[in-house]
Amino acid sequence: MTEPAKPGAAAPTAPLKKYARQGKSNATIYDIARAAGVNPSTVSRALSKPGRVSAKTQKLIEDAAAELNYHVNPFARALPTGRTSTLGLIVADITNPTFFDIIRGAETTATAGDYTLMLAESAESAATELTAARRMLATVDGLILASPRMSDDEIRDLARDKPVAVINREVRGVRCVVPDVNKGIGEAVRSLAANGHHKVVYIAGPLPSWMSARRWDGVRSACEWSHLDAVRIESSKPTVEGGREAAREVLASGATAVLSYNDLLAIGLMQELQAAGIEVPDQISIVGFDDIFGADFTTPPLTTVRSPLGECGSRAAAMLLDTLHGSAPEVAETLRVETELVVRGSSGRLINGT
Amino acid sequence: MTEPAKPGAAAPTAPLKKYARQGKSNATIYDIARAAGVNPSTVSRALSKPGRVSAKTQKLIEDAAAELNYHVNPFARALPTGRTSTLGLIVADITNPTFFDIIRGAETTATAGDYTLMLAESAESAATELTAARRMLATVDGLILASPRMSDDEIRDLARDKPVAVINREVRGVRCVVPDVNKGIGEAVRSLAANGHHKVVYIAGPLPSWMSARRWDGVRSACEWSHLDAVRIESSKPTVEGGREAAREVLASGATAVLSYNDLLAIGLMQELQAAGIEVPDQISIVGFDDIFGADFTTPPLTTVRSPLGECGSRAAAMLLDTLHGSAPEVAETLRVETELVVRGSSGRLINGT
DNA sequence: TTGTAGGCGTTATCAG
DNA sequence: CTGATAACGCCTACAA
Repeated sequence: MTEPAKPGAAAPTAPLKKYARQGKSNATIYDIARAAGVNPSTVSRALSKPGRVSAKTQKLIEDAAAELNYHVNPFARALPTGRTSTLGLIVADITNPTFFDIIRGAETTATAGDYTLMLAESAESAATELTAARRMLATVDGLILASPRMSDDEIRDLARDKPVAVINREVRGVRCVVPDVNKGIGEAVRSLAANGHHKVVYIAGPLPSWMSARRWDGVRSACEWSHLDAVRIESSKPTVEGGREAAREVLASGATAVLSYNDLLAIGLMQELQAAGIEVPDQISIVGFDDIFGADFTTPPLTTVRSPLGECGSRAAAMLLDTLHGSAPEVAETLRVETELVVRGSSGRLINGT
Repeated sequence: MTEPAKPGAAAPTAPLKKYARQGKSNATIYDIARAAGVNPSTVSRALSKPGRVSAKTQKLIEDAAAELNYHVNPFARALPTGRTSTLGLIVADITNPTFFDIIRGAETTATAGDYTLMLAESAESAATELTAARRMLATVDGLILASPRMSDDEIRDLARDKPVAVINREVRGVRCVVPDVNKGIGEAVRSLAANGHHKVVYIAGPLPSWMSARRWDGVRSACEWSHLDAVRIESSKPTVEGGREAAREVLASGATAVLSYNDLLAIGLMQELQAAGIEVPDQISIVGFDDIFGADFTTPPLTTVRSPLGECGSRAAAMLLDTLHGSAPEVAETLRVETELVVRGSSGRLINGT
């Protein structure tokens, strides 16, 4: 197909000449103006805002454009307007399936709105998150921050430049979409109480996680309401591995039920407990959070408080789109979406009970 | 904060004036040139290719840039150069966890190379895939196609404009990275044979999937080699649901072992079989493909032929980066990565055996 | 080493 | 309704 690599003539450091200036070969509005016998500016009008040009010239131009296989140059367009048709999304950890649904939701409604999604991750680091955000902000029309780790002020700062939507966290002055944990947690705790549990342990997530704090608050107050003891233990990391590591401490707590910051922790915990010969849910009930992909693959399948992650992503993208289209409430009110308990097999009545 | 929406003066269709021309407020090389007392072109040089400017002015300029909080305008830069620092990735289905490792791999090495990743999905449709690809091609420096559904010619066409890397499919003349299924499948089939199985059934994936065909080829020839019967059945869709639906036909086939196009099918199949009271692996062995996230959540955990998906994504991105940097073989040779059998609990010796 | 000037492809503003 | 013409912000010969 192609010539074998033959050093010499070709400068080895130069970028592949094959793709050198692909702009050269592309038709511009000048080309089509010439072909249609009109002025470039007329072409621009005809192609960007149809209706501001006579039907006749319109057709003339469109035909010429089709003939020349014309495509707008997004950069050239973005330069004067400052608007690309692009939304950015930054997630804390691409590894974490929690974000899968968020990504999917955002991507879907973005492309539905004729926008493209740009993705970046922050590797759970506030610093790289800020860097990524800044970098994206230059290229996108709006930015979605999923479970951001940076400070409120930094987020507000970003939001000053371009529309920003935050998921899984509430930041004053910035549009947010957050799952309202109380309903789901309430259901979970009541269900636990009804099954004869008296003490629950909450396995917390990363300290900087706003959501982890919210969930602990929810657990604590729901337990208070239902007259259950609630204790909190920390996890090393919000992963399956972290869940495994927490097993010992969970056992030591003397609790018969556990709610964990997320499903990954719950799954890891369950694996470790079962490996130690402990029956779930007969001896201990486990409830996760989020209902991620795979939560129902386990045996028993995981009971979990479902966050509508896909909806969160979708809503955040929609918020941005609305703002961009000028139809959006001026006040940055945060949107709450419901959580609900999904009862599966990992929670239930105590057999060896207290 | 802001005034309540008051119709009248403000044109309701206009984009939020708040972000109207954010360019106006941003520092340009002209601003920093003025601040540093040099010419804009010097600033450009200092900021893009360090070393072509005296150390003194360099520092002067950098300080001024920092002071003014300067950031390049990517569009303005892209216009003359034609190069953005962006890679595109198109996946068939964001819903499918198979792609998440690919995404992760690509994203990681892209940002490691100081590129940003743009994501789009094709919803398993060749037509929208082509549209998305075309749209992306205009904005990115290189494009990764993961399990593309469009035709070879269409792909080659795209590759003519910009560097393209294909994952999970081999297209002549285009750089590809494909898992070499034979090693993994060989291991799987030999293991099955050693465990006393005589007939295996392959649950196929989507007809247009190049990979599904490769895998069936591999299964067939490995079975021939090991003197096993191999039959193939189709699936409605390559998902958990599709796996459930295939259960009846699997049973009808009389095979005691199944290899499925992917893990999702395998998991769905296992769930359905178990729900019908069939023991896995005592009565039937199940082997999946890919080793996706969650494959080890099941009971028994899924035996599967692992494709190094993350590596595929990473390698594809690296190929593009190499090409972009001019260091790349002119010939589009395809890169093969190894597959391997991961033995877990869902496969084993027949108990009620033949 | 640094300054000058022209251009990248579009959009936007003004006249006509 | 359409045609000039000036930005948009940066890059890059070319000249000094």
